[in-house]
Amino acid sequence: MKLIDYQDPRPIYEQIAEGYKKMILKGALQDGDPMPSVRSLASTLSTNPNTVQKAYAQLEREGFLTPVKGKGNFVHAGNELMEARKNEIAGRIAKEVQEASDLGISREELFASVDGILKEGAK
Amino acid sequence: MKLIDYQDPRPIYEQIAEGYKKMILKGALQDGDPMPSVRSLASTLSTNPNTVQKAYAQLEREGFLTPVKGKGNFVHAGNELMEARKNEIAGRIAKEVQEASDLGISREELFASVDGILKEGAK
Amino acid sequence: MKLIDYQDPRPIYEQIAEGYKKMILKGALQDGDPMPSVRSLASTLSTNPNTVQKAYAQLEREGFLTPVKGKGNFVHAGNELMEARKNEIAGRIAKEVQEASDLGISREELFASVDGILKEGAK
Amino acid sequence: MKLIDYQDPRPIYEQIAEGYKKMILKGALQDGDPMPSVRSLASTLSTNPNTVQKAYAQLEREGFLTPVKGKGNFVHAGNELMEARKNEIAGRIAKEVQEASDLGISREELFASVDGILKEGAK
DNA sequence: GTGGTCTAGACCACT
DNA sequence: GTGGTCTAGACCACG
Repeated sequence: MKLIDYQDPRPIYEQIAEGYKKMILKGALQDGDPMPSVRSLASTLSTNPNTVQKAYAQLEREGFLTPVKGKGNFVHAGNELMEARKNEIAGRIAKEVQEASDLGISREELFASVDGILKEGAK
Repeated sequence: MKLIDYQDPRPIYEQIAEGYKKMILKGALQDGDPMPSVRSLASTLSTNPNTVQKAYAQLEREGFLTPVKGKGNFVHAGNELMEARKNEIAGRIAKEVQEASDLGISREELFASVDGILKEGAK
Repeated sequence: MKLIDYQDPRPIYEQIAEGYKKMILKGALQDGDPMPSVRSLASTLSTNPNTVQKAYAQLEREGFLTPVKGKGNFVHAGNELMEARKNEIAGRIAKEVQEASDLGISREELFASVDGILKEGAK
Repeated sequence: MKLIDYQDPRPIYEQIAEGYKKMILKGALQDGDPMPSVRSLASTLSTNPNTVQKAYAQLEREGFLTPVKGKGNFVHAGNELMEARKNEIAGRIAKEVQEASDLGISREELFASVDGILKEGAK
């Protein structure tokens, strides 16, 4: 999995955090699994340890990992996190639907377009 | 209508552009209507003329207004724009649905959450 | 007000954040007041801009200030914050009381000691 | 009793020391009782012997145990220790009360919140 | 001018 | 070895 895309306007640390969030939510990383050390991941991604640190700090704040002093960072997976993620995404979609509705586009019309796009992508 | 929200992480010029886009698409501004002059709008919003300039440039790029030398900027409204907007929104939703699906959240489960949020907001 | 104490084991950025939190909660800083710029505060405290940045980032996450791009950071004061703070402190005390109670020290005995210490400090 | 909590931000050696302090003060360990050897405890907790060593050193410094050369470490329990502990806790609470008072939260209001939290925890 | 991100390199406490 | 903090100095977008 590509973690960093320099074309992406988002800051690097956020891309790293996002990437790991997805891995954890998908189950690719399990509860208790050790994260790569800050320094080693930095070297792997050829980025700065501070940048990785910032990503890990964010993941910690959001409850995806817990640092153990002198030992490393460990994954914390839990169903609350998945639930929170679902609501996050649903919230973003709700905002879009709301906007479309303000413009006079009906829910049905919009979802039809969405399905069209998804089918096209599946080709 | 509030055009600028400083809590919003997006740059000011983008918020202004977005605001006018919506007004045009909703029909609040009609084809041919004159836009406020850069300076007057800047003063109304108590923001920097450079910022308004940037917003107008973006609107022009997207076809929402046409500048007339020595006279000012004028609204350009057309059905293509509405269609483009619908596809834009649908595209963003499709991306969200895709992400959710990657996480193992079904289309139905997700839309149920969305409807729940929308109903709550309608209280 | 002294913001930084190098004897304090807590990181500098946390001391800065704590200091401002107190100023805001005490009402010394009002809603909408501008914070000193990252660079200027760094220079005043003879510390590094990055350190101040980290403090401001934490204050932002906790809702005490909102950054405005190109303009600076501004104080956000609200009653929810005071309420949250009260509960935070009460929670810490509750934990101490619980611990004391586990050791067989009664609530009354403990609070008597507390009052004794407070009176002594008031001399 | 769980001695180590990796979520706890305090260093492991301090958590171990704290844990034993409580056991001694509660009377679970009596004066003269032998402490587990550094190596055996390290293995039980699957931690580093250096860490246990550091915990024992701290306990010795605070008078909770006395090392006997060639024999091991032995518990030292005494009423002075309990008294010291009470004052330690009372001191921490006094500091919290002081902070709250600086923020304009009255002693009564604060203790009401504390009692509320304690009652809730007792459910 | 502002905030925000990133790099390079150092230091510390903990295990 | 680990994570965490700090400094110095650079770059960018925004207003």
